[in-house]
Amino acid sequence: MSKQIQRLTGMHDVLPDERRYWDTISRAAEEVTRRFGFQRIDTPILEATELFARGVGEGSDFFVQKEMYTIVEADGSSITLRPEFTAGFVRAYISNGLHNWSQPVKLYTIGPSFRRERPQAGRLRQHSQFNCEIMGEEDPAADVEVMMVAMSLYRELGFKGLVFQLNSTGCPVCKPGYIRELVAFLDNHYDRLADIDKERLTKNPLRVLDSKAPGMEALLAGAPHIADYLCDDCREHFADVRSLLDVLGQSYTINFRLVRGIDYYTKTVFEVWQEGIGAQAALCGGGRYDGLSEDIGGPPTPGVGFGSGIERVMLGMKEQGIEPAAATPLPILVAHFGGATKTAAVRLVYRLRDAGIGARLAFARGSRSLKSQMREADHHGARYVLILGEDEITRGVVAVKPLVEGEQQSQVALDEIVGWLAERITS
RNA sequence: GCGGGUGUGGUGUAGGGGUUAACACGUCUGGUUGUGGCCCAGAAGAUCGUGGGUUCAAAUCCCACCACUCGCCCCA
Repeated sequence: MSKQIQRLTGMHDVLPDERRYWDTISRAAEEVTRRFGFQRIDTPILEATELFARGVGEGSDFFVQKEMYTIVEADGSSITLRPEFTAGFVRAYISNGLHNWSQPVKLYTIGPSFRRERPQAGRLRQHSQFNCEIMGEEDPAADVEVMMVAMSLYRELGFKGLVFQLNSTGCPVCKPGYIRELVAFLDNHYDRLADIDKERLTKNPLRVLDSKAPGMEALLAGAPHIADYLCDDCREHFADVRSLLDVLGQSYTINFRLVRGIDYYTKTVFEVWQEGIGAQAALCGGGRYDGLSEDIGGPPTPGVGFGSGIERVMLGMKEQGIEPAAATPLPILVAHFGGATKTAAVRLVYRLRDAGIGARLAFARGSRSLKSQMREADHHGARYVLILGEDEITRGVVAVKPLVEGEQQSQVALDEIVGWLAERITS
């Protein structure tokens, strides 16, 4: 006996019932991006390892080894299952010469990405993401545009009470100065830091702002705010973003503790939070990454975008009681009694399908009770059962049994059944 | 990598050392000769996560491992 093969840790099967959420989300995403003028792009799931090992920066090389799915090929080259989308986007932008298109270029995609981490609520090893980016544009209105794509998506889906978190993380000009100030402040309160935060202080001090350790709330309230250290360019950009959001009536919370772990972010960073979906409360996260293109060997190109995890949005929908559209049932089931009737049934089913009418064939080796075929039809929500028995065949008709109330059973000539049904079935 | 919780038919649960592991839902088949839902009857389906140990006896107690789950770390 072979051992049963089980699902890999952190990998989920999406069964039809769950899949309805996925469909609803991706349809909404497509609708919103259409209104905003974004075009779809699909980049490979596998990329050269250095693409990801590079763009993410020094402070966060931990996951490079530990959390990426990396394969070393026979020729020694190293390739990696994408752990994020932005780097691949930018690579595609460069590889395909999109910088020669009329700028900016507005793109989106939906697909899987992979991180080898411990699963928890809203965090899987394979997760799907809706990603949306604007390349080649410095205008703060572009920052606002991607934010509004996200907010419009959630609004379209029916979300309520989301919290829009906004911050500026500065740029290579002003960020280092801020970090120095922050480190100085934290050093002064070193004994009040948790062990983990002491460690972060040396490795990636900005992350201390994100600390969940008890007592940090109070301590960090007195910490320097980045807003006070931004250079003129960054300050102006941040102010423009905020005033545009004000113009649009889009509320937001300035959260100076909002830091994204990856170094490539410049200026704008934002997240949208929903309470109640676990410790991972962000439905999406994104920001501006003006230096990323150069980091991976491309021309200097500003960019701004965000990613939103489908599974997390799904959790959010469940939490808020948002129901996805029900699957549309197949309207017809064709029943038969075996032998010659089955041949006729098979022929009929394909005639219907060719005519664009959804039809299910009652499978059976030999004959099968009509009762059981009726039950199958009912189970799948069919509207009509087309019954083909010996009688019908000899008379060249089909018995039409409606499963919805108020309609009478009737007989229709086999030659006319397609037209007869087409008149009655909308789908 | 670390910590908490949980593992009993497909799903949700009951049972907490003693012979055929219970219930509900679901599935399937019947309730006369070719007609669904409701109802009724019946059936299939579980080596009680895996492996060790204690015991005359383990689903039940102990240990380990594994998986799931929640959280930490990290967060693209």
